Amino acid sequence: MVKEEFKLDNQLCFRLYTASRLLTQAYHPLLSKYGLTYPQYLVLLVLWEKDAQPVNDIARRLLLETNTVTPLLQRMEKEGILTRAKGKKDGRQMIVSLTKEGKALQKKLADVPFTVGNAVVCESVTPKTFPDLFRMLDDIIGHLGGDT
Amino acid sequence: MVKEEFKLDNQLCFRLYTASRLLTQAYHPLLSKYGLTYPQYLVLLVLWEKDAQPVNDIARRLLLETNTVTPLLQRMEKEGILTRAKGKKDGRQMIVSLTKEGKALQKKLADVPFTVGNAVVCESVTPKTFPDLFRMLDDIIGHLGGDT
DNA sequence: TATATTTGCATCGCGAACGATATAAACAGA
DNA sequence: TCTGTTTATATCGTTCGCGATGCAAATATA
Repeated sequence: MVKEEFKLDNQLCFRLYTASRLLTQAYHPLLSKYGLTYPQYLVLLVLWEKDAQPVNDIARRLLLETNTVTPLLQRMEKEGILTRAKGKKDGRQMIVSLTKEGKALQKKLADVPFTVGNAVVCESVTPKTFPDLFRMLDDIIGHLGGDT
Repeated sequence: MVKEEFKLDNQLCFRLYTASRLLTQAYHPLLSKYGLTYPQYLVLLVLWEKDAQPVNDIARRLLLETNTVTPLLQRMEKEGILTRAKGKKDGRQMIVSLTKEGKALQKKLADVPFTVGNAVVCESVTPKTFPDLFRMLDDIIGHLGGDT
């Protein structure tokens, strides 16, 4: 018999990994309709909150490396969702701004949060228990260096 | 102002996605020492529990598609961690078995669950609250088709 | 038995993630 | 000012993750 700590059913990381994948898959049909991927949707969330940000700020907000975000932004630029322009103040920065089309996606995707929100609600995960789950996930993220 | 449901800080999926990535990163230094990735470690967990399984069973256990698992197993085969052999009962199946080296990794990685377990413990995530977190994640996974 | 369908696995293509490295702009100190 | 360092971004290579597709073995049906 394998030791308890090696059993798949006792792994927190496997649960997070699987839950993340499955929930991301729930977004897929809603986003692919507009040629978007889930990470691209995250970039839109960031830019809808605050337009015209340098690559670095977007990457930090998403806790991703710039070498992940740069190609992602390049693809979105090619799709006409955003523009990338050299910073005037600081020539090293690339300022990322939404195009008209990128802004318009907000209305087209208006139902996405609700659709996915409804899909995820189940026995022990409800609006009532969301704060508990959020707190635990935020603690994990903060603890593993997500706040640096 | 952007609507509440579009704020990054209100997204469950982004939290799961980030927590999953960061926790997986915590495994990285421990696994790369032996040339392993986290998904490869998951395959080992499955095979340590039950050796000599067809590709399909491994994929189902990890809730992954076979087109994800097959190349992963091929890489592990090339590393000498496991073998893949056509099934005798059913010629379509590929039976995946651990090599001596694959079995030996269990002892070499004995400290991994504890190291990562200690790393993740924080304010609201402790052995005491693990069951709550596990239940919520399992509900999400089961609800999103993870049991099919 | 001949044919159609299903099943198990593999291949291909693309978009993430990320470590390692490169490049140019900004900055700091002599 | 010249030079070394830091900072912001980009490029490259490898490994997932998965949709789409292909193929061969097994199974069902006529």
